[in-house]
Amino acid sequence: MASQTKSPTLSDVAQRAGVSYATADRVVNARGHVAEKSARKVTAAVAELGYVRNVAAANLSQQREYRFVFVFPDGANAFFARMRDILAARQPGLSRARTRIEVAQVPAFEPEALAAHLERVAQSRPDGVAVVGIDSAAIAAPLAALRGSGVPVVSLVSDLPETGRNAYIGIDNLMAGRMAARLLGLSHGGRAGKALVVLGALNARDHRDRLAGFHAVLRRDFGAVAVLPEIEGRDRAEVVEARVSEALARDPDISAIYCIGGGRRGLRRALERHGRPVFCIVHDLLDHTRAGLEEGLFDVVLDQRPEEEIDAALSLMRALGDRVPLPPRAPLLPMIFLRDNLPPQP
Amino acid sequence: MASQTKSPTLSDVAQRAGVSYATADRVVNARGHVAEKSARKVTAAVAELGYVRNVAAANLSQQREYRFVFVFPDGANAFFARMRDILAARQPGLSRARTRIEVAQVPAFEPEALAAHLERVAQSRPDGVAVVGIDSAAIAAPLAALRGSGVPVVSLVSDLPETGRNAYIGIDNLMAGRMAARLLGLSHGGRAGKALVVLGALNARDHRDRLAGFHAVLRRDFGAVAVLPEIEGRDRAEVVEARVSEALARDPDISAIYCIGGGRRGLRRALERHGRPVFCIVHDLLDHTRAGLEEGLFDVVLDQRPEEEIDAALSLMRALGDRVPLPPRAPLLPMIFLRDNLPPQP
DNA sequence: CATGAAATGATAGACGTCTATCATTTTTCG
DNA sequence: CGAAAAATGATAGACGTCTATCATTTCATG
Repeated sequence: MASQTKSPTLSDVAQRAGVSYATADRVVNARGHVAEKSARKVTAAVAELGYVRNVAAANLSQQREYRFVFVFPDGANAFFARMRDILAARQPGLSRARTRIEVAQVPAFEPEALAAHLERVAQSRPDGVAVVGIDSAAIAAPLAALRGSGVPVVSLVSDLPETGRNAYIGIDNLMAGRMAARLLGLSHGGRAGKALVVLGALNARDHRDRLAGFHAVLRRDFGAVAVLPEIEGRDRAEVVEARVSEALARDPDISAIYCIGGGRRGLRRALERHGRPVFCIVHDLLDHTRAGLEEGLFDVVLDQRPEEEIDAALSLMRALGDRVPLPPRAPLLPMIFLRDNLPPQP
Repeated sequence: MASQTKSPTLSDVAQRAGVSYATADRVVNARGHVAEKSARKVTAAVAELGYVRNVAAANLSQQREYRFVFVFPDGANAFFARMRDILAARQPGLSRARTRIEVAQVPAFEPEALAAHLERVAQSRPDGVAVVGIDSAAIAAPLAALRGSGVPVVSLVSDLPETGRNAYIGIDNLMAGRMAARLLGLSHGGRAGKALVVLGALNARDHRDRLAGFHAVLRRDFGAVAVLPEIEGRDRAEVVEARVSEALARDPDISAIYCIGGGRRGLRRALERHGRPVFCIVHDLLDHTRAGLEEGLFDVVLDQRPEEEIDAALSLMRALGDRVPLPPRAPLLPMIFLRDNLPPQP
């Protein structure tokens, strides 16, 4: 049993394969100009010795730097503001790892604007792109262009069509919708009720999925609770406030609200004004949703833990850039926040 | 405004400070033999230029390798088996990062055994130790010895006294206990009941904390639910099974069980035999607790997400070894699993 | 001022990979 | 067979840090 002291270098591989360092290098870095026979010898030697290229040395020699672009919907949406804060907090560690982050903002729910921006991003040849997906044929082309030129693309928070990205990083939104339904149903304890759903827009896949999961469980297990036609709030507080107030005024039987997207500040104001208690589930633990929970206006906050989404996106893009096998990641699960398990305020 | 193209090297620092590379090196690596005046000049230059040492280059030049030791309680406890599985799954990435992991097992809940083992671990001069804490004066000395020789120590899952470790990585067990009480209380919907608590041992701080949080919320918010004297099950299935069966037989009013520690297999068997439904909260999502949830024997599983604990422990020990500022980490929060939000089975 | 001690400077080599260049060998095929 | 094309080999230098050694300068002290 040979002592496992040190891992083999590319020189060791070359020697074992009976070729020169230069040829071994041509093979492992896919530079071409190598006879198939030599290539086979080298790959065999790599396998036999268990060679793994030393990424640190490689990046050192190349003075490799990374530039990752995050494309977020703009507007006042507090969730994406939080995402930006998290990125800012990661800054020191990132610059130590020679990684630069750029955050781009494009109008929310507008596929053409996103498509146009993705094209511009592709021009700048970044080392990775994380984008909050929209379901639209308009963005297929720019995504294909990006990926065609070897830029890793990950969809964040809301998925893109599978062909458009290397990976999706975010919670299972169907599951989130099911959880909301279960909690909302339980809160009714068998009594009848009417549930109002507020979402941003139906071309956001995360919103659509949450809605679908919500409907599925409510219909199956809580038939006594009816679901009203959903309100599209475009993630804008004024819109949400106006339309929810109107709905509450019109239908006094509304017993619960599931707020799938943004505009939660508006929801909070509408509830405050309304007076009568309504069981309310919202997404994303943020300053004002936390406050709503503590005040009793909101009953449940489902959180997707954006820190972990950011970290997952970063480490994934890094791994893709380093040409290293992807690290294992437990699936990201929505977190249930009630009054009792709020994390300490930072 | 100078172009920020590349980050300064130690040579740049030396030049700026007006000293030789050797002196700058002596300062930043704390080798001594430097006049205070020179040291000041160097630290000033470091600050002015924003120098951060290139860890990749440093580790490359030193052929630095890491050896981390995890000390787990032994026995059949499925949770720690899961921890070991997770470590095994991290193996490829770890060996790429030149990191070796050793897992040691010591008898559960026995401070002397743990102390003895920690001494042996200290002998082997590892680069970091992660240990599941026990509250006992017996382990203070070996911990002090470890930390005295510069070995980072992190407490995992259950905390040690603050002086004994560099950091605690695990959930807030008081919070976990409070969450259990809230869910258990809600399940009673105002009706009276009796809650049975099963724990491993009271010298495990995590168990003690969960118990305390549980009592606090139940007493405060759910006075109708009485708490019976707790059972010590030593995390052993036979013990738990026997004592829970006995308790259920003796007191027909038991309406809920909170199982704080291990031996959950025994609990499951006892419940199966018992027949009458009892609201049951257990910790840790594992094969059999998941099964219990799906079968309806368990109602809630509180999970501490061991993957994240392992990852946090590894990255923390790494950062300490690399002498790099600690990366920000969101606090680890207990996860509530119900039937609807089970992650896909791998 | 002389002497020994302490501080400082200078520098070479190693770590593993990548880039680049040029020389040499082998293969292909008209 | 001969010429062009393709493949291969050899090797030097760079990346930033650490280790080590030795020479030189500065300082404290009697």
